[in-house]
Amino acid sequence: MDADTLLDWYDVHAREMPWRVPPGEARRPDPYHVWLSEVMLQQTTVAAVRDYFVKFTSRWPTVDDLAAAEDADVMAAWAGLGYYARARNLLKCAREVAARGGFPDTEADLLDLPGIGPYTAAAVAAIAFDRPAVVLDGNVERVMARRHAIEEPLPDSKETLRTLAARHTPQHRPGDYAQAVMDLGATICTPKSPACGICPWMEECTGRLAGIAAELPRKRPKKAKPTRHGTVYFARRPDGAVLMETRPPKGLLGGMLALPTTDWSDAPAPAPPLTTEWRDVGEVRHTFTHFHLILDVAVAESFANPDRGMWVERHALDPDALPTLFRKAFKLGQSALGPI
DNA sequence: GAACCGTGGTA
DNA sequence: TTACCAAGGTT
Repeated sequence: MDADTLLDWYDVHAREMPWRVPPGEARRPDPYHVWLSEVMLQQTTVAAVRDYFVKFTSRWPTVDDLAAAEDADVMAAWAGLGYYARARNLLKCAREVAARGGFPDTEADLLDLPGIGPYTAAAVAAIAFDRPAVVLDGNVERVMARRHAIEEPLPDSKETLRTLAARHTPQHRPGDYAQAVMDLGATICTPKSPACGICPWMEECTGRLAGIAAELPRKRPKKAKPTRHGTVYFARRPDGAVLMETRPPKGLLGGMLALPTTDWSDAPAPAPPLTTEWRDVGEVRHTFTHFHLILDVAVAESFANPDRGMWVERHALDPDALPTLFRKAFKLGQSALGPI
């Protein structure tokens, strides 16, 4: 059977990860660890997640600890990892789970929780609770598309791929199987230049036999990214405090600590956040999911009371608590103004 | 279904 | 430098 071939491969080649219980061990992983890692891994690489996972579980060892955390502390700890709605939903979810006394152990109930969609519900059900849920992520889609030579492009082929994934999912060791397919996709059945020569499924892979494995899954072409412009303000008081603001709770970088900026478009620039002499010291470039951004960096030294935002004392200001865009701007502004 | 939502690594 | 890409969810 296909699944057993893959499980045999996984028993030997499973990658080590801080949230994972190696194959062969009888114990179940902590559902809190499984959930936290799966949320962090949404559209994010294992390498990027590893340190954040260790940081979160050290600081908040249980879901009850996380539920009791301050919003701003969690957002600051998540800073740099991206997709900040995940952090907002992480807290909502932790609080719901704490209130109900633990994680639900079925796919359907997990799906009701904030930030848990079809993939994460299936992954937690399978990995934490050993339920034979059908786990379908980008890896599984790619592996199935190649294994069965599905030439129809995504996302149209998604239901076909789901049906195929369900056909492969075993009743035995479904949690290990789910991680095995994803490991296969991450290490052998990679998006570019797949290592078909060492693949445990090479014999039965019709995509490889047809010589089109590397071209699959086909995808519809993506739209070009527009470039937006604006200005970011770095204002510093003589005592070192910096003018900051918390971004609106929804939307891009929602809920995150940030430097004040204009709108990002071709619209006329709104007034600066305080009345003073601004000096242009350069620009920062940053690319988001669906647009490029170029911000002029304006600096000033001032005592003035801001029209918006708040002065944050130097000792209370950690640039690592900012989204990457603002880390860049902060660094440029700080170096332009020089030491206090 | 499609738009929105980050980041860092890689070719 | 640019474009693509990764263990998706929400609206």
